[in-house]
Amino acid sequence: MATTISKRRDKGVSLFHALSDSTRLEIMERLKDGEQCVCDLTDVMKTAQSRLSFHLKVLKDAGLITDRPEGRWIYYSIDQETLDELEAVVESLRGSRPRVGTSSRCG
Amino acid sequence: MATTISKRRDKGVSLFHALSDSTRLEIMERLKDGEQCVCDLTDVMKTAQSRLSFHLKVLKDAGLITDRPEGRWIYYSIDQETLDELEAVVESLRGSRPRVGTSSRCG
DNA sequence: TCTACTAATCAACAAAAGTTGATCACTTAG
DNA sequence: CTAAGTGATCAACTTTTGTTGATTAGTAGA
Repeated sequence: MATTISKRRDKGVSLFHALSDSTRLEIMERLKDGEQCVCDLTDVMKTAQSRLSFHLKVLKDAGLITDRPEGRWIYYSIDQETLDELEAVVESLRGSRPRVGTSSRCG
Repeated sequence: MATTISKRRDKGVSLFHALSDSTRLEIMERLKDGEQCVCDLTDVMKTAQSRLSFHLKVLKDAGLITDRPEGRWIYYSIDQETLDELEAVVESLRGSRPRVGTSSRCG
């Protein structure tokens, strides 16, 4: 059985992994002021459609973006709740009050 | 020449990449309440020393941790300033005020 | 000095991620 | 219906990451 700690860690890993790529970070930047359809992104980012589709899927699987089909287009936008989760994970990396050199078995 | 935007993006990519691994996230969790030497981590995480050393290097290269040699041990701890940078990058993913369906060339 | 211990580094391998071009499914316009 | 446009998916391939076991460098103690 997975612990709460390790589930939280897995969530963090999947969020960080999704953002650990230049193309995906650029997509996030382009979406942050509003939704965009894939063709807009393909145009402006000057990249292959299958490549963009791959990266959009990674972001979507991580929950960072959502899609909204409309006619023959699909509009992507940022999921604010997942961004909140991301912030919480980052915040959780801060120690409550750092201690120095305690309880080392070495030395 | 690289733009300010793309340099910021590269910084984000390197931070996110460093955190996109379960072992490395566990290291960060174990360091967040104070510094630890490699032998402590090896003991408690029950993993090969070379493997741990590899992951410590990734975190260190990203600036997330620093090392302090003392005698025959090396103590690692979290770099709080880099954590601040990480938080800033995450914050930068939030749009100032999201707009909907603007200026699409499609449709 | 010799030995034990800590931790980095290396080479060889394994696994995961990203790229490319093609194809497929679906929608809309003619 | 047919043709064109949008975007997902697939297979083959390349590149990047991560793992393992061995070696190396440095320190401390006998």
